Parts: sequence; C-alpha cells; structure tokens
Amino acid sequence: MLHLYDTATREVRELALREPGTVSIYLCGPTVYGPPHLGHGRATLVYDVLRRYLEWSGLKVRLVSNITDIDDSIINRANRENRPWRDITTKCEAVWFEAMGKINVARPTDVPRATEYVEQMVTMIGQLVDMGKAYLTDDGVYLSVEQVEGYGLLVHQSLDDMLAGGGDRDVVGAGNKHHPADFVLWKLSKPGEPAWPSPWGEGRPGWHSECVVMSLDLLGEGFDLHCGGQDLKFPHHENERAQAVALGKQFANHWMHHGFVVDSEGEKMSKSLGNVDNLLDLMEHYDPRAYRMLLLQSHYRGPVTVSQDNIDASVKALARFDGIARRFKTPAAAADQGVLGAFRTAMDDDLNTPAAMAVVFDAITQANAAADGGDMVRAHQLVAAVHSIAEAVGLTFSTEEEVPAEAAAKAAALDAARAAKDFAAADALRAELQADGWTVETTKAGTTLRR
RNA sequence: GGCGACGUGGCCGAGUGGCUCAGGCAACGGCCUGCAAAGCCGUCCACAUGGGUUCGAUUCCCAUCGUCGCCUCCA
Repeated sequence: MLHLYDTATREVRELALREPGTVSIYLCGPTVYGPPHLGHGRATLVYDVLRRYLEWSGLKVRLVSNITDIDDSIINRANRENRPWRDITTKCEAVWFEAMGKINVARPTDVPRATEYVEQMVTMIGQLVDMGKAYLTDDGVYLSVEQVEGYGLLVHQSLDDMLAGGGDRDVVGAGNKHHPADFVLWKLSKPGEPAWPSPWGEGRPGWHSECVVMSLDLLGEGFDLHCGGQDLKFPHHENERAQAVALGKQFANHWMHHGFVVDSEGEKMSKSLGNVDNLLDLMEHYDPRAYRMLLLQSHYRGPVTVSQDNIDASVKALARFDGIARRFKTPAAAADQGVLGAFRTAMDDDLNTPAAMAVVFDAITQANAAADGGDMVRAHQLVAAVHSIAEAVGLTFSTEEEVPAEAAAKAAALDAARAAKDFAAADALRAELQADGWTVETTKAGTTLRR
C-alpha cells in the first residue's frame, strides 16, 4: 500500500483509507484569472500521476479539485480591463482545461466552483459566528484562531512564534481583528464588486472558506488526503483546517505538499517575480509529454528547475522510451511481474517516481537486449510491463509520425539508392532529410523517419 | 527573529553505515551498419567543508559555509 509523507506528522506513513478500496482526495484548484503557469502544471501533473497510479492499483479514486472563481485577483483584473468578472472566469476556466488536456491530466472526478457554494459557505460561517468562534467587524467576518485547538499544526509553529516572525509586515485588517492571525471568512463588498447576500451584509467568501466547505460537502468528514503546493500549507490549508476544527469536524487524515518550480537561479517561480512562462507556451514549443517526464524524474517534494537543458534531456529520454513502442508494436505477452513489483515498491515509497522511472528504463534496456539476443518472449514480457507502467503514470507513446509526401518520397529514393549501392546519393538524401529536422533510420527493412 | 528543506559525478537526479556506490542526458571506446541512426556492451565522472561516533560514513551526530522556502497574493 502507498506510503506518503504527511506534512502534519512529518513522517512517511501509510495512506489510510477511510473506506477500503476507495480513496478520497481534495486538491486545491486554480484561481481562474490568468493562464496556467508552470507551477500549476506541476501541481496537476503530480496529482494526476498519484491518481492514475492509485487507479492502476485497482482503487477507486474520488478526486475533487475546485475552481476558485471568486477572488480579489479576478476582481482586480476585471476592473483593470473594464470587463465583467464572469467573462474572465469562464474564459480562464476553458483555457485551464484546454491546457490540462494537452498535458494529459485527467479531469478530476468533481470540479466544484466557489460560486456554486456561496450559500453553503454562508451557512457554515453563520455556525461559526453562532458558536462564538467567528466575529463581525466593519469589513467582514473573521475566525478567531485562538479558539482553534492546535492552530499551526501544518506549519509546526506556535501562534506566538508566527507573530514574532512577522517583522515589518502590515497585518491585513489589523484595525479590525481581535488577533493578528485571525483571517477573513466573509468580506463585505464595496459598491460595484461581486456580492452575495448574507446575514452580515452583501459580500463574498474568503478563499479559505471555499475549500473547506467544498471538500467536506463532496468528500465528507475525515477524507483521506488533502494536497497542494507547499505554499498552500500556510495560511490556506492551516486555515481550512482551522475552520473544520472550530466546527468540531474531522478534516483531512493526511496532508501532501509538493515542491516548487524554480528558475535557473533556484528561486521560486512566482507570479510576482514576473519570470513565468505559461504552460501553454511550453506545450507549444516542446513535446507535451516532456514536462511530465521531467517531473517523473524528480521527486515531488523537491524543487524542480524547468530549464532548456532539463526539458531537452526529457525530450531525449522520451525518444528512448518511444523506441520500444516502435520496435515492439503490440506486446503479446503477460507483463513481467518482477518489473511491476519493483515499480510498485518505488511508488509506494512516498511516490518515488525517479526510482520508478529507473525501473522503466532498466526494463527498456533489458527488453532491447533480449530482442537483440533473439529472446522475443522475454522482450515482450518486459515491454508489456513498460506499457502497463506508462499507463500508471500517464505517459503515452508516440509512434507513428505523419510524414509529408515530400519527405516520404525522399525516403523512398534513399532506399532505392541504397539498393543500387549508390551510397553517395543515399547519403545526400539523408543529409537533406536530417537538415529538415528528421531523425533518419535506414535499416534492412527500409528507411523510417521521425521528428 | 521563528519554522522548514537542501547541498551527490559535465548536467539532471534517486539512494545507501561496508556488499554490485540507481536511472536519464552528454562524452568516449567497441559490436552492429556500405557509412550513419537506432539498439546492445563497456569506459569516464560523486557524495559542500571541518570535526565526532564507528572496525568502517557519502549515509548517523555536531559545527561551519552556502542555497532555497514559509511566517496572512501564490501550485
């Protein structure tokens, strides 16, 4: 069974299932106000691999990932561009799923939108107010973190230490809050801002309230796993949990956080740094599978550098990977159990995908070696295992390339020249094709081209 | 100031108290090939620094240096 590092307990431990055979996962989704960046790509790819692996293992996965379509960033952009905010959110959501499709990230089983949950959020906030755990101020409703048992579980820091570290930062809503760490549940709206009715006045929910309501509604109390980027650990996840705890509800049983995408200087790639390449750009310029391969060859908890060199290396690795799919069309054998077992061992150990990929590449080498040695049965067993693993991690094979008529004609001419032993002509044709970007393989069976 | 992560070979990147010191990319040699490519075989290049524990440390402990993240925008 899968063991994962749990941020709350700071140890790798078994992912316990509330209901045998079914895994319930909540992943904080995007705020739809701009194109998805590389960080979003990593987040979705990491958990797509997790989800596929669990399904491949025979488990039923319920993966809920929300769309945050109420947020200050959205309102700001709407004001800046003088257009309706819903226009932005619907467009961005469409772009989001388009990008997800390109990187082969399966759509979550549930995609709730914040706008569809406002009433439930108001109800929940009302309960917190009634319980005396939340209070109304001039600009909204806040949760009183001092009344939350174990606040700071995920950051492993006491409330006092958090405050001591604040430095010169401005405390948001300082004048209104009872305690500097209290956070907003309901923001009263200013004229012209999107607004929903509430007992405290028109306004909109705070970000942290969205996810707690949606996750508990769709997955129920004590769901198995809550995941997201390390930057969501605090305050977002801490505050989601705080609300659940304040309500007296069981929240996530296990917390998983992945590392950042960094630039070549090793700094976090963040929107505020302005060094962000968006995900669609990356897909346009490189094999869309390259990013997944790059991430699979890194551990999910560490930082990943997305650089020219790294992407190039991943593209090359994919070529080797595709090589066996070209060589062995349909593996007509049962998958090698040793390879699958080694793969499972790696994955179950905190999703050690780099080790898992090492298993795959070893199997590829062995399969090629077996075939070179004439043992096709063995080769096919290994290839079948590679195909199975590819499915488990969401990698597809690229085999047949569309070859334009002109290039195909040159390839045919090349074969004819070789048959006639006119090697000078053959070499010239090959050079032309290579100049056009083709990888040319001339074999006894004829010339094949691929990009 | 508090909390945390990390420093592995030309690059990326797992892992381990000693045994065979993953894997990918690159380079070099060989086989194969008309020559290449692909594939296979082999070579090369390691564990930030200084102490300590130990029969033995890249792996454990301490210190130092360095990098990065979080401490209410953020995947």
